[in-house]
Amino acid sequence: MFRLRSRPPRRVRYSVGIDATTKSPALPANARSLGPGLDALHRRIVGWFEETARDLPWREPACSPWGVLVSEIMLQQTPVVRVLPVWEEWLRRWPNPAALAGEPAGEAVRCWGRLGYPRRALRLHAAAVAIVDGHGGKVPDTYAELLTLPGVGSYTAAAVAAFAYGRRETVVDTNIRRVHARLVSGVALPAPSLTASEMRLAAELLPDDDGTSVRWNAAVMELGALVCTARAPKCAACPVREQCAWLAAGEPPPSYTPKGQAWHGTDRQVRGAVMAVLRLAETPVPPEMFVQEPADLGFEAEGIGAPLSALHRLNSAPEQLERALAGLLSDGLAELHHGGYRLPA
DNA sequence: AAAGCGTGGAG
DNA sequence: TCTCCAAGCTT
Repeated sequence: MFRLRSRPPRRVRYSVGIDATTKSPALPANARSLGPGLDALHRRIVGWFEETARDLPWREPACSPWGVLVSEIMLQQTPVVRVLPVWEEWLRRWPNPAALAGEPAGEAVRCWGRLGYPRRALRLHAAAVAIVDGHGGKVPDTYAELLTLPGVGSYTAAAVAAFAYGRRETVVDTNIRRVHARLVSGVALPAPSLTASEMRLAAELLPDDDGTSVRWNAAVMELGALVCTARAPKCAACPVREQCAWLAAGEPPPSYTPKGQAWHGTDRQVRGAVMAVLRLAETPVPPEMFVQEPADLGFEAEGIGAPLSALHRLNSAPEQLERALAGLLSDGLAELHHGGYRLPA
């Protein structure tokens, strides 16, 4: 019977509001049934990764910590294929934190394009400023320091410390949570939000060796992204299907149905449409232009006709447009200049 | 601590 | 067409 080998007590850092002093109880019973053992599990998944891993520019050894940080922020809730071209453009234009910090935040937002969640661009700019002001222009190399940066939470801090600096960190993202849920816990999906129990499990599964731990983190993430996917997992291609508790249990369905985010008719949709206009606008946009306009919009609409029409097509209530604009102002994604809206200068 | 925050591809 | 969901963070 497989057992986790005992190791000297190690300070385990649990991210997000989890008491780091909590003593570590035994693993769930099914964590002990990983067949050939934890080392073998590490070898299988890391081996699979080294054969199968995608060539991603932020995984190149030559990629700077700044490149890794930018990639991690861009990848929050955003698929790799959409990030790739924007990341390339960002790194060409801003090869280090100081380069970005030297430009207006609005440029970061504009260059963010249609990646979504544009507050991330704002925060990345603020992070660059903080790195220049507080860290001599060098991306910090510890979890604790990274965590203080705007837009950097527990996942991103651990990921940058691990992938940019080779540190042994408990990296837990949505892919890793799902792999652990199936492989070890035997359930179709992880809990709706990250639990202390998941962090404990991830910490227990992490290889002792620094180098192996980094590859393990990347490998489990990749396995979740390519094979152990949320819908229609490709179990036939899984290097650890023989050890999978969920498969062994007969693929029980999820115990809950995640509720999707509303989109049509929401403030978010209006904000998105307004931002699309502002990204293309070269001069401040008067508020009247955001309102449905039957006749011609005049020469001022030059270049922003398409996103403006898209906004008008939403036909949103005036108070909803008001809310969206006010929200963008308070978030710092837009500012008022001579009575018109523009990206922050 | 639950809710808000974009976008587009896949099934 | 419509729903789901993708390397989360912040308040």
